[in-house]
Amino acid sequence: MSIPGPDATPRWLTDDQQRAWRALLAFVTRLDDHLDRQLQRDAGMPHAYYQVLAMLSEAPDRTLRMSQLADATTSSPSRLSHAVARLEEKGWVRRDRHPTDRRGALAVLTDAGFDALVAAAPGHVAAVREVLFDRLDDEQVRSLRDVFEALEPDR
Amino acid sequence: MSIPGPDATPRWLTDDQQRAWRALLAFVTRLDDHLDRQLQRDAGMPHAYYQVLAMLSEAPDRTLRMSQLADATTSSPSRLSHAVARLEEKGWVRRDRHPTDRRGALAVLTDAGFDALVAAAPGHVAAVREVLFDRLDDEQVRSLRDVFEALEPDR
DNA sequence: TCCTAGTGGTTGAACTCTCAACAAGTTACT
DNA sequence: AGTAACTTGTTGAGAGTTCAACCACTAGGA
Repeated sequence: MSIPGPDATPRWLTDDQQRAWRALLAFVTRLDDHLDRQLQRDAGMPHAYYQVLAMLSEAPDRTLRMSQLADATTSSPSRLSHAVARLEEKGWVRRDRHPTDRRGALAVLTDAGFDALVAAAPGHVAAVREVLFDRLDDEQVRSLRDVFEALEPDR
Repeated sequence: MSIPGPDATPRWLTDDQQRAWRALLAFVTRLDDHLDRQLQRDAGMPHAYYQVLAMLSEAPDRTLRMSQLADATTSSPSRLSHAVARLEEKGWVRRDRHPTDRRGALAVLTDAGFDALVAAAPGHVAAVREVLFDRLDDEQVRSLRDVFEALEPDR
């Protein structure tokens, strides 16, 4: 796209914003590809599914309500529902009924699911380091943390 | 995942890294969703296809070899091939043969494709601002630029 | 020239995700 | 109690992406 004049109708991006945007975009694409490929190859699951297992593993009783799990993994209800269905087939997650709210469903990490997560974790962490943290010094990591924590959604 | 002891086999993440990682992950998921949804709704194309049109629009003669276009959009050959096939159906991109290397294919942005891009751009830029730049001050944008430019792949 | 290795690009099947529609249950109001 | 509005979660079809296999062409030697 050619850049419109300074008073063009849509507010465009400043030079810094433009550069930040392009670099960010290229990075996140590579990031997604890298993580998905590594996990799919070495652990038989996409990154989104790994996140589901990881969040469940941290929850009390390794159990979370679907809506909370969706929130924790930043995923839509539909996406999560499909994901849990798939993870159930693999025997890594089980669905229970919510004890009081009968609309609700609880996702529970099985022992097999926990084992799969433990097996997948080292390779995944290595991939994260490789693509991100091994290329940044401490100050850059702090900047990154500050910026993205500032971008966390208003609750 | 519970965090293993300081000398556990896989090098884990420091606290800052952990926080940066979680915040970044949540953000990029929301980012992708937000951009895809806006473009799909308002312009009938996913974000990846917008990027294809955008890169072509900046190229000489609005033409790029498939491999270069794949590189510019950080996409795999396969992804790009499917994408261009779809954009061709819409009449937004055309494929030409490469003049000298007969393996090569050239992707050319059509006038209709350019118009579609121009129509889509303001809404897209607004979405980018909304989810990112409107929430950051100038210094944060500079940090962002510095960090992600540092992460650009070694050529 | 011939042959091998490498490059550029496409294809189809399998898988994930989105969107819209839906079912079931809960809440709030009258 | 009755009912309208909202919440929770699922489903199926359509669309995009991945992976592996493949074809066509080029390059670099014997």
